[in-house]
Amino acid sequence: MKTVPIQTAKKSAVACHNCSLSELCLPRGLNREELELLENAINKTVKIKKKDYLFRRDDQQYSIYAVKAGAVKTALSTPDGEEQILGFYLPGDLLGFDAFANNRHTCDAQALDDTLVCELNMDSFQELCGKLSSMRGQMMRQIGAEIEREHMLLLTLGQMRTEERLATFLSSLSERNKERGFSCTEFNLPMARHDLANYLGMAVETLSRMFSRLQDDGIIAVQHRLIKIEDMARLKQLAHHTCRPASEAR
Amino acid sequence: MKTVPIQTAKKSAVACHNCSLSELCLPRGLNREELELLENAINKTVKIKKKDYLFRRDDQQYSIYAVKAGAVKTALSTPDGEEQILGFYLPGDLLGFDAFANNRHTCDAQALDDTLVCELNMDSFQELCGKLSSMRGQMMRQIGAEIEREHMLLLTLGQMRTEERLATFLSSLSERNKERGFSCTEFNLPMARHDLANYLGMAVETLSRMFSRLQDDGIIAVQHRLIKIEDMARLKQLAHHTCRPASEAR
DNA sequence: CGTACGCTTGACTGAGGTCAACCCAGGTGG
DNA sequence: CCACCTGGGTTGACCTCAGTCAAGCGTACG
Repeated sequence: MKTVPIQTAKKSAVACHNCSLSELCLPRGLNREELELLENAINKTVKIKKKDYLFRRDDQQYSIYAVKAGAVKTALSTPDGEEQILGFYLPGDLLGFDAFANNRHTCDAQALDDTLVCELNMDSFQELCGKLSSMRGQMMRQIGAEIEREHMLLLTLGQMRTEERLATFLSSLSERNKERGFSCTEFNLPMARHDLANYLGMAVETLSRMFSRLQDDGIIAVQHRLIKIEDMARLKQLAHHTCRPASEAR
Repeated sequence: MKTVPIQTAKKSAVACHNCSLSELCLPRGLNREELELLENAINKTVKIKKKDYLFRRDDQQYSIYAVKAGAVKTALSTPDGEEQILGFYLPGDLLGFDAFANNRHTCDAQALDDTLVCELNMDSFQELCGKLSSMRGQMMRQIGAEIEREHMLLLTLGQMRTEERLATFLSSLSERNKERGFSCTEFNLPMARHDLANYLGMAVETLSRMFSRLQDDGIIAVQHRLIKIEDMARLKQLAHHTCRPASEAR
């Protein structure tokens, strides 16, 4: 539970142009020259251990981060110790846009597992956005995607019943796995029940019951964190409120 | 219920440097020269009538809008006719950032009342962001504020009980009125019960009951859309989950 | 003037929260 | 290596908050 325990390993950094995630990440759409500028600006190997914080609300420095391996959650916490988890970030995802408003992060980001990220500090980021229109474009797309994702979550929390919320989540996680070249029918949840329940705005017990229900109905098979989707059609049907066709969802 | 019925009145446009909202809006922090570039790029008098749409999901053209008078709601709607209202925009507020991801809006924006907005089309916007770092900065601040606002709403929907949700909303609306130089203890709701209930993720009947409850407890006085806050301290206490001190909230 | 719509209130119901017990896996120390 | 402990997860019993259904009221509008 340390505050910001960032270790930097100088060696073994994977360059963007060799990174398997470059199509999901900031480099997308940059030419060779632009890519070089970006590469020089980022710190490519920030390691944080499970449960450590990548950043915390009101930290002095702030940056944009790209997850390379592992998983990160962001959360808002209230004076009285409650929290609302805002998102789960997987390899290829960017986070840290919350700091735009006041030059400091407004939520906490904690590793769900031992995690590796790339860091682009805000000054370099600003500079690159001024210089490279392609970089600005890609940045905008990422911010747009983040906003869209949050809109979906608002819809989920505001309109759906608990079973639909879980179905929506699983369906979207399945898509995200597909995008990354993993199986969309069999995968491990990167987070504990506690965190997922909070994210979906329900009690842990309710979440557990909904997992059981989906399993009893033959829609999924659950073994701890391992999920197998047995009947994708019915899962998607439960998540019917979702707006966009799969291909465009994040 | 027309689709995009934008009328442009060439005359009587208020220039940014004369606009009373310039401190909340994009011009903030621009010098005289920069302001002129901005002024030339925006269409200053788009009028839309109550219930008409400012933009709709998947519209061909897309822009950033600043509300000058009136009020606008944005909402996500699902295939099966449900919707989730995402935000209410008052004079001085900017909207339209949702179009960043895919070059088209991903939600609908509808006028709650006869409304006047300024429009900055996306190409000009991109161009200005490239040229002016101050403009980029202000834009980032606005996007950050939007993200922060959505985070607060997620917290509200995910963690609070209905009474707390309403208290949180009223308290935040009170702050927004204060920022605009209006009374923070007595104001009109710009939206119908139906919309507010949807926004806060509850049934209209429940919302109505919560209004009555707050009134019976002597915290507010309600007359249709006119709200008087009688006991601000207790209202804020009910909205205790809120993160930031008032001054920094949007 | 009548109709419709927005809002409120009441009675009932049910989804989901709470409390509690229990189970299981993984880590720790003897 | 085993015994213990702790923390995450599941299940059951119960209760409550909020949704649904229905009626009634006032204002706005054609």
